[in-house]
Amino acid sequence: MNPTFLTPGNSHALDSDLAIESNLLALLELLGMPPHDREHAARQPLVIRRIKARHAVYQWGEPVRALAVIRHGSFKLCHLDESGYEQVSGLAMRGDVLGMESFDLPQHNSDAVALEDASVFLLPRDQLTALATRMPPLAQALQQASGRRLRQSQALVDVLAAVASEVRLARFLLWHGRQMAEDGWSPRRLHLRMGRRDLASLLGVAHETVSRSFTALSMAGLIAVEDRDIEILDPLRLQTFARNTRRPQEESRACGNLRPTSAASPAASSGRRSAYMA
Amino acid sequence: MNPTFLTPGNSHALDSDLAIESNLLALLELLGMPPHDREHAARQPLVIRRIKARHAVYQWGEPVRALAVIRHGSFKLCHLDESGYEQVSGLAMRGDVLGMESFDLPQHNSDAVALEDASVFLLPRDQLTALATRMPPLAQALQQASGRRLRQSQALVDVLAAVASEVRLARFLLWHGRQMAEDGWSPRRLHLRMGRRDLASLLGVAHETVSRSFTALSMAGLIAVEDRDIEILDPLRLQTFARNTRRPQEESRACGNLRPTSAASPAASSGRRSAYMA
DNA sequence: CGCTGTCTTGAACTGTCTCAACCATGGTGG
DNA sequence: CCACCATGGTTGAGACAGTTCAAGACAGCG
Repeated sequence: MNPTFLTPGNSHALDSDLAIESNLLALLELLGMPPHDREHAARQPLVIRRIKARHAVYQWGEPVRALAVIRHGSFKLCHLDESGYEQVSGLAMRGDVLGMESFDLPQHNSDAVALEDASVFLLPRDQLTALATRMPPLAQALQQASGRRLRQSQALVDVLAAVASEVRLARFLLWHGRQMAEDGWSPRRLHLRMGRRDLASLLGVAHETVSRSFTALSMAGLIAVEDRDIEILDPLRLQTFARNTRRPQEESRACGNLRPTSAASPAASSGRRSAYMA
Repeated sequence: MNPTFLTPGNSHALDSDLAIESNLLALLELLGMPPHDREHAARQPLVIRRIKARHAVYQWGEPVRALAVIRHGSFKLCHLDESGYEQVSGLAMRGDVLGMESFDLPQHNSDAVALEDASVFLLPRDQLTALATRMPPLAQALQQASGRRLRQSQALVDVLAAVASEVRLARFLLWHGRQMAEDGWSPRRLHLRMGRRDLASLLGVAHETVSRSFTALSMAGLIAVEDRDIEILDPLRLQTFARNTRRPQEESRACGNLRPTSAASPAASSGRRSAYMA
């Protein structure tokens, strides 16, 4: 049924079962291009592929055949390092382009796994240059998307650069909130699509530490946590807290370490749902 | 904000003092393109700009005016975070393109600072699209460069993902060695262009820890250190050591923790030159 | 020469990792 | 229906490693 399980049958991912025809018009809209050249675009056929949760659009070692523009859903970029540890190295959402990091290579150098049911526009490599030259807006859109992915990658480095795990988490939440806001969602109510384990990998800490950081931030009243639904209660304090790159130094007085402070009610945990909740 | 903090007169960076004429031919060679369309390329004028060590090609907040392709020298990409801490978020060398991360933005979102005297080809933004459409090889080269920068950024995430500081350093050295090898240099003899402080920022650790990690690796006989000149003595062992993503676990026996081991001669340090040296 | 900047080393503290439980949930099958 | 397991999340305890603070050595330079 599913020719795109994580392992078998995924090699011919692009000649997919669930392919639908669409046109370039929708893609340009998705990429935020102004509606020029709509006439050309509308006539240009395009393939949509659906990906089920936990399945990959492409995997490490697979030949590179196309770019994939995310239509809906979100993906994690990851790869197994030599010791068998799954390193998550990025997140991608609606409007992001998958596959750029290995587009000039014969084979993919990472996996792109759907965190939920998702769909993408496919831009086959062999058609792309022709398409781009015929349609300057597309080329421009892709360039823009490339820049955005580069910035996201750098933003991730910023997240990783914080030493304290709570700061890392705080930065991640704020960054993710901003991402959501760009799509018109509330920057304060987040739904994490990944489990603690993946999040830990992304943040570069142990998954237990992620748990503890969540509790710490929520005990401090900065966020509310309910499983994978996060609400940012106090964006300003969270923001100033996230500034602490190194140990609380000068301006830490404002909202420095919440370690010794706020050792308030252990909030008699009655199970995982109500574990913390300001 | 002070547009010229690091260096005076840098605000009008692009209408530079030291501008020289060249042509596209050299650029395409630099970017590794096969010598097609040489005739067109040779006729296309191009501007070279020289940048002195510690000066910036562009800085945060500056309007984006051009891409810069590194002709010689190397750069660090960085930005001051809100707490005034300089976060280094990347490294760029010969053949890399600077400015892509903000090319679709009105203003730069990071600094690109020369680590030594350097020079770059300038590709003004307003001429670029025209150039690219007229010269497909250039467009392709830029796409390729974009992919490479993306991969570098992900590689950095990999480096940061390691928990142990020595592993981070080991991974960085190996990665840097590979970079050098791509340019035809030896992957075993490295000259670091950045100080311990910048390196620490890049690796996400304290600069003292970088020092200690260098000593640890050299005491283990994996590398030899002489100030900023590093020699990789045992690439294989270094490589297996760099695999340790998390705490020394299963395969750590092979070349796991070098902490309790190799507590050999403190090597009576007679100054910084000969501090460690296998 | 003293200055400053870079690098190294030492000692104490403390945060994070690891190992180990525990709880809740969801699915499976007897 | 419930026992059973697998999965994902939370929490505790101890050890170790990285940070921080502090000091010192050396090189370059005005």
